[in-house]
Amino acid sequence: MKAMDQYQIFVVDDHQLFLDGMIRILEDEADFAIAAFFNNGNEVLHALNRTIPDLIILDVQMSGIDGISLCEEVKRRFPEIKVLFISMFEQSNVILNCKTAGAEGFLPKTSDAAIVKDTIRKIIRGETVYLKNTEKLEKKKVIFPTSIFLLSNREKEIIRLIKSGNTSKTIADILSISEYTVQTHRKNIFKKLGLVSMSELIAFAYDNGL
Amino acid sequence: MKAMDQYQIFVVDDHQLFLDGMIRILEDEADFAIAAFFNNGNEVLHALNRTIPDLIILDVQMSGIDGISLCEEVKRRFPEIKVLFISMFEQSNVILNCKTAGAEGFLPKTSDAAIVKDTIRKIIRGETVYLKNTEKLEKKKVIFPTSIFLLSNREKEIIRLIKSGNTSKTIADILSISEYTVQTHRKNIFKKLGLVSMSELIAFAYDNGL
DNA sequence: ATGTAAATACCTGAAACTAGGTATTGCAGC
DNA sequence: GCTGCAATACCTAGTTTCAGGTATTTACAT
Repeated sequence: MKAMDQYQIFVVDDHQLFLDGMIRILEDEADFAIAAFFNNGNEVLHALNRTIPDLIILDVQMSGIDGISLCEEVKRRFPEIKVLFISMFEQSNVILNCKTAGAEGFLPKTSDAAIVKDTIRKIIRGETVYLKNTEKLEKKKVIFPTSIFLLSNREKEIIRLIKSGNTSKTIADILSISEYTVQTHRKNIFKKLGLVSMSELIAFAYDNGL
Repeated sequence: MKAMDQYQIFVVDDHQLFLDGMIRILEDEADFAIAAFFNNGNEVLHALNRTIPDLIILDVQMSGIDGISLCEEVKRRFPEIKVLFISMFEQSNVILNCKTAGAEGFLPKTSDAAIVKDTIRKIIRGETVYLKNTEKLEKKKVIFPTSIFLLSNREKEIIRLIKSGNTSKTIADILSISEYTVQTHRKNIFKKLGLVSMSELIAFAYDNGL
């Protein structure tokens, strides 16, 4: 079934039906091999200790760790793994966040199977696949800077995890760092942004499309 | 391809990838025939002038006409057509709305292919398929906008105050009630909406424009 | 009148957050 | 070589939230 010349692919989505569908769509193709699939993000990092796929297909919104944080963590540990987001969201800030997290591509779930297959091949060949209008978006962001640029990538990652409802302890587990470190990041975020409570932090996250 | 003893099925979902996946999942089965599929609800009623399927699979949230309204209209004109909802939402009030609209079943998108096939056969045989454990469902994290109607005015007031960064003690002062009462309201809100933390509560407030 | 929902209030223990620190390592820029 | 930032880690003390209860009053509807 699996051969050396096949692309190894991970698929991560908390909708099992979407996974079942993707498996059937991808197994039609001789050059794809689904190395593994997951219905939540937490197990993915562990699985990478055993198998290094060529590409990971991720959803943005998942229970537990969100797709963007997962992408950043994957890229930090294994920069050679390509990441393609397939999400029901199509807002420009979501797409931009995926790009910033280091993903090679973004597709909406309204895409069809042919586009997905095509995009996977492009990304593995080294291309990046985003909707054309992201260039404009990035220029906009430069023209209208906000205090979000005070934050490091790690800090933004932690904000997203807080926003998803994770406690400091859970975040520490997900990122494989100490709970103390997470608390330090929190304090630094508060200081940089002039916040005093979690509610203000989450308000900031929403207002800035994190 | 199509035979008289096959069940004629319509599939309606605005995520083309979900459609592509469902087509492959269902075409594995000899007793199913996908009579037609649609990525929005508007064309469905028109198509019913030419073909009357045994069952229609619907998403709740779609662009154009939403799934529940479509279900009501289908049932009004063709009460013999069975309807199965497959949705990313799992809130009990959403399921209840589907039931009220006359649907024979509801499945979350976290279900797997085997469950879907099984459910389709049950429904066509005349059974109805709803999840029994709606209490557990309410603990899930996905929030549906109409959940807000579960809340009393006082509860919404307290959510707004929490969102503004107030602690239970401050809210108690503002409303001239006991801090214990605020905590009770908080717990009731969590229970009604299936939340477990303040961050989720604030996320809810944002998503619902509170 | 009986049941249900809303709003109120109290108690406790455990978990999580907030705020004040200190401190080391590594890396990029001047 | 020095500076500054990012990321890491630890400590303590105090505050707040979270989860399990119980319980009373008012009010509205079947």
